Amino acid sequence: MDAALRALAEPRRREILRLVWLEELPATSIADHFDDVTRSAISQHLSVLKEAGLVSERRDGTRRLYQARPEEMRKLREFLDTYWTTGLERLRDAAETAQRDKGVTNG
Amino acid sequence: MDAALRALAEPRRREILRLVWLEELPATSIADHFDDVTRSAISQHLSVLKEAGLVSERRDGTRRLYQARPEEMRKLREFLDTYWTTGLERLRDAAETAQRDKGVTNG
DNA sequence: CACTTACGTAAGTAATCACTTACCATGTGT
DNA sequence: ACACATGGTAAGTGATTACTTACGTAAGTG
Repeated sequence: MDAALRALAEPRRREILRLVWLEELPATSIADHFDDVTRSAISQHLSVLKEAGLVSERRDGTRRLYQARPEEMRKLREFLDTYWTTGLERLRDAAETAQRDKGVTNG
Repeated sequence: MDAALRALAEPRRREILRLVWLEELPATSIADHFDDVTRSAISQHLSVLKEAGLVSERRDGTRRLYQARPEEMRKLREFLDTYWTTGLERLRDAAETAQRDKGVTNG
């Protein structure tokens, strides 16, 4: 969920996601949509989106076809709906997380 | 909207937002919830959240009281709902794409 | 006035990010 | 086998980020 939010924070990735929302597209077609960035950069963005589960990848010969995964987006929206208002336990959990991180940063 | 998504990409800021979701809190109280960061860091996070419109700030003597603005969060959710499937924007982009790589993809 | 509390801001730093170029692997058609 | 098209990956770079310490500022209290 963290990965999904980080992925969506980048405008270019949002645009990519919109491109492949309704139809499957090969990486090159997606890259062609952007005149100010290289194919390599788009490939890296696609990796991030895939890692975040926001797009699926399907191989077809030498091409890789990408498409959005609306289910994952729905999960994200549900997360945004419930995260802030879910009981006091979550507040305590947040405090615990903060404490745990304290030890990790030691190095 | 871009600022809101960027703000939410940071876990610490999500925690802050959750803390001030139900009650108004002064900056110090918020900072006290985190053992592993300084008050200064929290103050900077609060600035980002305020810039993004996700929290409101109210002055009370020497204190600054922060609270989440659920309205802005609702806008964000609406954005996430519609952005990918919004006709006009998407059709315009799709048309541009189609012109750019005329029939390059599947046929 | 001095002292304290609350809190933003400046400056600097290490890590991360988005990007580039160069390269490599794989699959298709001749 | 060869050439070509597709596209991921490595390495490096400049910009941004999240953090720190140090300081400044505004409002209360004696």
